[in-house]
Amino acid sequence: MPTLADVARLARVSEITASRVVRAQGPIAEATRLRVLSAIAELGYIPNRAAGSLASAESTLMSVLLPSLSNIVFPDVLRGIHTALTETAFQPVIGVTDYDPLVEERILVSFLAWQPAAVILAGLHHTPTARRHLEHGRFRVAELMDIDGEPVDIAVGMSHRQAGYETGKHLIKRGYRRFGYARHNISTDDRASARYEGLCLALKEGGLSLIAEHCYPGASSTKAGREALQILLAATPGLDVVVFPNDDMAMGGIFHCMHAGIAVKEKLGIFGFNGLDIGQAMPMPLSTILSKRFLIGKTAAEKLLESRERPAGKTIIDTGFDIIEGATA
Amino acid sequence: MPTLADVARLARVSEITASRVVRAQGPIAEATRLRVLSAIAELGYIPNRAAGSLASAESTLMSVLLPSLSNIVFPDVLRGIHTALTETAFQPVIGVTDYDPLVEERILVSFLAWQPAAVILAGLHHTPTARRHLEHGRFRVAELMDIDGEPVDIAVGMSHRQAGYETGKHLIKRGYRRFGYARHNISTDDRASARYEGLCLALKEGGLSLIAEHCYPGASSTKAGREALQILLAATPGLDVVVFPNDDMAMGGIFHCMHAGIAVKEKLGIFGFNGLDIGQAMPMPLSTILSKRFLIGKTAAEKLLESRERPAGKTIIDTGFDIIEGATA
DNA sequence: GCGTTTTATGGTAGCGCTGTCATAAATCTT
DNA sequence: AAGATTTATGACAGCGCTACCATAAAACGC
Repeated sequence: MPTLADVARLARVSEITASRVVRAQGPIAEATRLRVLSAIAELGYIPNRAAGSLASAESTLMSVLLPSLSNIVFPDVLRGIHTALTETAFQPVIGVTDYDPLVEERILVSFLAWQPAAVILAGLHHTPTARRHLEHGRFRVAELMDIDGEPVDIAVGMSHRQAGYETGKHLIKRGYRRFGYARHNISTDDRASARYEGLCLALKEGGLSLIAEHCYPGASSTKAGREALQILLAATPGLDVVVFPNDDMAMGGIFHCMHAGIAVKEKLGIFGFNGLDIGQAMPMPLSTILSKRFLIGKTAAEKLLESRERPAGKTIIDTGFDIIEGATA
Repeated sequence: MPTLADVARLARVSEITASRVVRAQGPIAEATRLRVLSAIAELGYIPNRAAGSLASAESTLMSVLLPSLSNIVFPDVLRGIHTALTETAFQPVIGVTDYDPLVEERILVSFLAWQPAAVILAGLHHTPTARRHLEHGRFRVAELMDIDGEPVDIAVGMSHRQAGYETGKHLIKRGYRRFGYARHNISTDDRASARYEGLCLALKEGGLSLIAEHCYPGASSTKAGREALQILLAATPGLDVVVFPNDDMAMGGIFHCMHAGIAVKEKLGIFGFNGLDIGQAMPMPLSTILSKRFLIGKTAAEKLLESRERPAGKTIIDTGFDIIEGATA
């Protein structure tokens, strides 16, 4: 493998000059630049980033820790991040935490070994050790999805509590009174919990409360939603609306209604969260809340690139959410 | 930041001994090991992987180049890869090529700067430059999804040509005769093209051919499928089955039928590809082919970890596919 | 009990690059 | 035209770790 020294020799310049050409840094005479560039091309030189990172004590890697890849939500965020990083020198290294803060901590530490330029993670809740690393590290930090709390550096997302609250207000305004809720078993999905709390608060303010709940004993999925709704309705007849923690489960709910001949919206309202494309492409578009996942990822990565140094103050960016009225509630 | 030298000093051993403890490599007396470990804990030492990679000329990074993150297919593959890498020291660095071989080449080169232990990419078709890098590099290479061709090192996937062929045979056996096909505009989706060819071959062998095609002028999506089917049926009445390049579009097709009051299966068969969960959770499960995306990712990563050195022979692993009869064709 | 193997540890050099400081050449002031 | 500034380049050290080789101590064989 050719090294920078080989390039420098061929171009008849010093290593450091060749290095400057590679990094497009510092003043370089155009003729010299061209000579170095042609030497690079001739040798097929590829810079060694490990050496570069070691020498400069900083890398072009950006650590991305996501809770899951099982539904499209986090890939959407990742897509946003990747979009912002295209055309920059930064590269995302990804880890999946399975919604487990201890796994998050373990992966974070292993990522720090690369001296990343920035760390992106989901949520504001981390282990004390992880939080300590994040606070004391010489890198930027973005905490995504959630803004209900105090970030280490930057938070980009929306208030899930408020989304839950608005959901409740919206459904009450639409005339629904007998609320059910179908959850899944990921108790560490803080954001789903925050939406749940917001929903309960809105109901309480309206003199109502959830009259039925069912927790599906497994991860979130369309099938989970379908089965959960079936059980919920069997146990508590007379519900007029069921709120789901996300669109996947809500679509399962709709599928159950289609199967069981229940008139969605008239007889039973169905409300989700996320605003996935597929729910909106249905003949009866899902009533839900649009979370701006791509935007969250993109905005976060862009913000992180603005400055290498962590500024004094913390930044909170609210990407907001939209209620999609849809046709199911 | 504490370095290995600090750890060594505190544990009263040489740097190299401390290094061996960190890497769990070579014979170390238990007492020494414990002393080093406690020094590491006390100092909060985090190894510097850039230095390690530079010294050993190999990294724990695995480059993963995916065509897209826009539907769940590649995240599923990534999830499989990640699952195989959990509990190992390897970390995936990801890049998205947008189905563009030139973008793939550019990202590949930037990834090679990290001296990755392995490179994972999709498909067997790359630019000549990319192919040269892959062939001459000192790393393992896995080419995923497709096995209709000659891999550089390992290929893991299925024969898309055969999947298309089986689709045709299956639908002919079911009595369908008047075939339509709805495509999307990503002409570089080699695998969709291979399935298309296989389908045409099966039709030809049955004395049939596609009597209608429509290309949606945009990327694949549920909405694309819905609109494509509408146009297809308007232009060519009398179709009795429409094959879609994937489940997302096929579900759009079903949604169009629901909306237009067309009896799916009896009046019009709908066939997809991928076997996504959501299609199977519908009241009328989608007839499709199950591609084993998670398995492909997991198998590939596991195979790559078996040996650092590229073996003499090439490995092709056929993960196969299942026809899901479903209720829509 | 003396050579032989195994186990445990260390010294040294160097991986390929970039930061720092120095210097030379070109350009600008007045 | 002499000094001040800007532009362009280089020498050198060292980032933190591991490969390589050497060595010492313990265990083994007959």
